[in-house]
Order: sequence, then C-alpha cells, then structure tokens
Amino acid sequence: MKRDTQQRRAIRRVIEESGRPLGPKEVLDAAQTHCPGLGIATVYRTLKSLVEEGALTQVELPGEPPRYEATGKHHHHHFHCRACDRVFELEGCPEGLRRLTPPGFSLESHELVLYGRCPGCAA
Amino acid sequence: MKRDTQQRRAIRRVIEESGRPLGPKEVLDAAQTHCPGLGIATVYRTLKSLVEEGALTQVELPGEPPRYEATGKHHHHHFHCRACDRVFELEGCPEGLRRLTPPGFSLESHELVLYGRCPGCAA
DNA sequence: CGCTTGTTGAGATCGTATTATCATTTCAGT
DNA sequence: ACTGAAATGATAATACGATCTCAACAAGCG
Repeated sequence: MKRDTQQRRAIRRVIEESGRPLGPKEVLDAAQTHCPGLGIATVYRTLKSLVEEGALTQVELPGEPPRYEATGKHHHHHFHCRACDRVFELEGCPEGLRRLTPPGFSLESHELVLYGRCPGCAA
Repeated sequence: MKRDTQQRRAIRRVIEESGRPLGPKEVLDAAQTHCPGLGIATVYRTLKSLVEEGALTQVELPGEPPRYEATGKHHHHHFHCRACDRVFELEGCPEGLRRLTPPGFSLESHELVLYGRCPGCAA
C-alpha cells in the first residue's frame, strides 16, 4: 500500500510548483527546504514510482540525464539555457515536420530543444 | 606527431561512407571488416582525436550516448528509428522556431529529432 | 496508544560508457 | 633495413548516474 509521507509530498510539490523539468539533484535541493534531511535515494525512488503511476513524465534532453515534469500538460517543447543549465517549457510546435520526413520513413513523434540564454542569464 | 595508420584510415572511412551518425560500437563493427583485430579502445581514441581536430562532430541525442558524423555538412537534423535504433540524416529545417521563443529568451541554436520507423523497419 | 509494515537515509553496490595502463607493434625518417 | 617514438589492443580502472541493503523510523490502523 502507498503511504502519504512528508518526503513524497515535498517532492511532488516542488515539481508541480517549479513549472519546468527538474533533475534529481534539483529536486533534492528544492525539496530539502520543505523536508530537511531528505536523501537522494528517496528522490530517485519517488521519481521512479511517480513516473510508473503516471504522475510524472521523464524529459530526455541530448547529452543529459533525464529530468522530470508533471504529466498532463499539452504537447510542448523545451528551452535549455546554456548559462544556468535550467530547462524551461515552451508553448507551441513548429510547422512542416512531415515535410522533413523522407519517403519510406513513418513519422511517429518528435523532440525539439531550443538553446540559448534565459531572461536571467541574457543580461 | 600524427601517423597515418590502418586503424585510423578504416575509422574515417566507415564514418564518411555511412552517411549517418555512428556510435562507437557501430564504428567498431564496421571498421573491423576493413581492419580485423581493431579494438574498441582505438575507436574511442580515434573518435576523440578526430573530433578535436574538427574532422568529426559529436551528435547528441536524447537518452543516448553520443554518435559521430563527418563535419562539413550543412545544417540538418536526424531521424531515429525506434526499431533498429539507427539514426539517419534529414534535409531541411522547420519554420517558426523564433516564434516559439518567449520574450526575454535569446535563441542561439536548436536540435530536432524525429522518431518513427525507417524504410527497412516500416514494412 | 501501540503495533504492523511500508518508507527512509547513508552508504555500498551496480551498470554502462569511457579512459588509463603498458607491453607490443608499426609507422616514418634516415 | 635500423631506430625512436607514436599507435595499438587487451584489460584494468574510472566516472557517473542510478539502484540496492538494512537498520531505524513513522504512517495508518485498531
């Protein structure tokens, strides 16, 4: 049976409040302000179980370990800041993807990542 | 000083002839047909030095170790076949990326990956 | 409140990709 | 061909993220 622990509550909370995909380390740091003493093992365990029960979605970015965001948002992509290494959500989706697919290939999905500077780092 | 060895020649050759990004294991398998006895250590060493001298470019895809392709092609993206796990090059680039960038963010570059079935696996 | 059992935290352990080690080989200049 | 130095290959060692172990803890029930 699944228990409602402080740790699990803190982890869910920081991800839902952040509005952007967080890595395990980011989750740990943020959740420790609500739940001192929280360990990294619990973060990994909880992220895994939240993904399995569908509450979280793994976000895979090129050359990076996975991050996690709340499930249920509509289709979107991400912006990866090269300066602070944070990842932000983007609205919308580019046009003409089908046009890029050569004959014979069957297109099932796509991933797009924009790179640059976030507002805080662009200054 | 840099020597022209059979191993290095075989590795450059398979990458240039493949026309798609190859991972270290793929390079090893393909190059061994030209250079029997080739070891994985030499593949890693050579890939690294070819990247450093600018002959190869690292291709990072979500959730995958890097692959390598010849430098000098014009801007392009990739198609990742979910069945055979091979990666292919795509021509062209989607429209409207700038439109996706929220105010305050400075866009420097982007990566796009299409997923699906390649011609050989779609059948 | 007290018991049962799932959960936690610290550290050990693992898995995979990559790099270092080192004796041997082989390239390249003479 | 001879020689010195760089390159190679088998294997050990590393890096890193993620998972496992297990004693201590705490959620939830009666």
